[in-house]
Amino acid sequence: MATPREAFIETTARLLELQGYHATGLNQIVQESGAPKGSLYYYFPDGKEGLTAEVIERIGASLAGHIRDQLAQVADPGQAIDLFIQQMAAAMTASDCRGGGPLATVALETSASSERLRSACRDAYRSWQRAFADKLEAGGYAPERAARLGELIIALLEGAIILCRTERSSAPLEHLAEELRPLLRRMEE
Amino acid sequence: MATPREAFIETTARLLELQGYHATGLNQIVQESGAPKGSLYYYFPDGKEGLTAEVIERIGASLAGHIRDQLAQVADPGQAIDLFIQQMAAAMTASDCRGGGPLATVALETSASSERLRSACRDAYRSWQRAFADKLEAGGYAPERAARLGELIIALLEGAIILCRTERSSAPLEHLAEELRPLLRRMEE
DNA sequence: GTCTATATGCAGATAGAC
DNA sequence: GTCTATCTGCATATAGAC
Repeated sequence: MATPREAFIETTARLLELQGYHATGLNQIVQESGAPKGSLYYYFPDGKEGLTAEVIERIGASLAGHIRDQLAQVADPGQAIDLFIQQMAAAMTASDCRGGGPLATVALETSASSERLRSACRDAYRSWQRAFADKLEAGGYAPERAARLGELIIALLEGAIILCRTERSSAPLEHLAEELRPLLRRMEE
Repeated sequence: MATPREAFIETTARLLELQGYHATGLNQIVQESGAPKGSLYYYFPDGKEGLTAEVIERIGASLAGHIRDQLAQVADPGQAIDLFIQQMAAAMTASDCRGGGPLATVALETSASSERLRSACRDAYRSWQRAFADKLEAGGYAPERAARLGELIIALLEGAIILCRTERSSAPLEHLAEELRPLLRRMEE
């Protein structure tokens, strides 16, 4: 964390994933980032909303890249997606079922109250959906089918994350991987 | 809304769905409920958390009953679930994509910070999952398959709701209904 | 049962010195 | 760029009269 600006962004990203938007205060962000308190409004003149908007964009781009990297490691789309979900389940366990889905809480909290944050979340979700869809297309799926399945996969992942957090168990994600496995095989035919 | 107690519960249920937990203040609840301000802590000595816990239980039981009622109107489980999701999509449109998923936001906001609210949400989700699973079992699915598919359906619905709210469109729910249709047919065989 | 008044704390945001 | 001090407002919760 070189500059205070980066420190704010990285700390905010972590806190938003764990606590959501309204439960995360600027005081906590300043404190945990270790950045100078007086510089927050210098780097983010729009305050909390502006800072959050940039964090959402970062998370969106970062995770989209991560998805593409992971999916590129296995040729078959079905197997690649299967493996990706298994890794998400492992990460869920590692975070004691408190992390995962870095935007889900913020998206639900702000979609009705801030147009700026809603559209930022929307763009992030679209980029993740496209990452999956591109992999499926490269594996031979028709573009329209690939886009549909990409949307379905994002919905499944986000929903499974809600269940994992409320159950405090990674089982829903693991079940999801199992259920999707034969499904993506069958659709290849 | 006869008693102040009921007024608090119903108003809180509505606000939690639209705004989530941390964005909903007791002052707003009192004001919009029309109930006497001085009686909130009389009926809910545990304050906001106690009130919210009871609201979650109510929403859980109420929606579980609604799911069972709706699914009972069509004999075939696949068709019944298909119709149910289409009605959810219609309700999503009617609420201008601000409603639907009455617990999703609260579940994510509180699962890491309140054991009481987390377990209340968990029980609600389980009851909904069971409502779908029972319908599938009655339609001939093996109990283990029915339970798995029930979990899958809940995850899909909750995830689709997140996408609908961020996209401000009911399309994700409508797509979900279309994609699930052939899937539940195929699984019957 | 319901009231008003208030305690206490923290939220986001700003002003002006340095 | 960063500081301290502070403004304004609302949050949950409580006390004590009626």
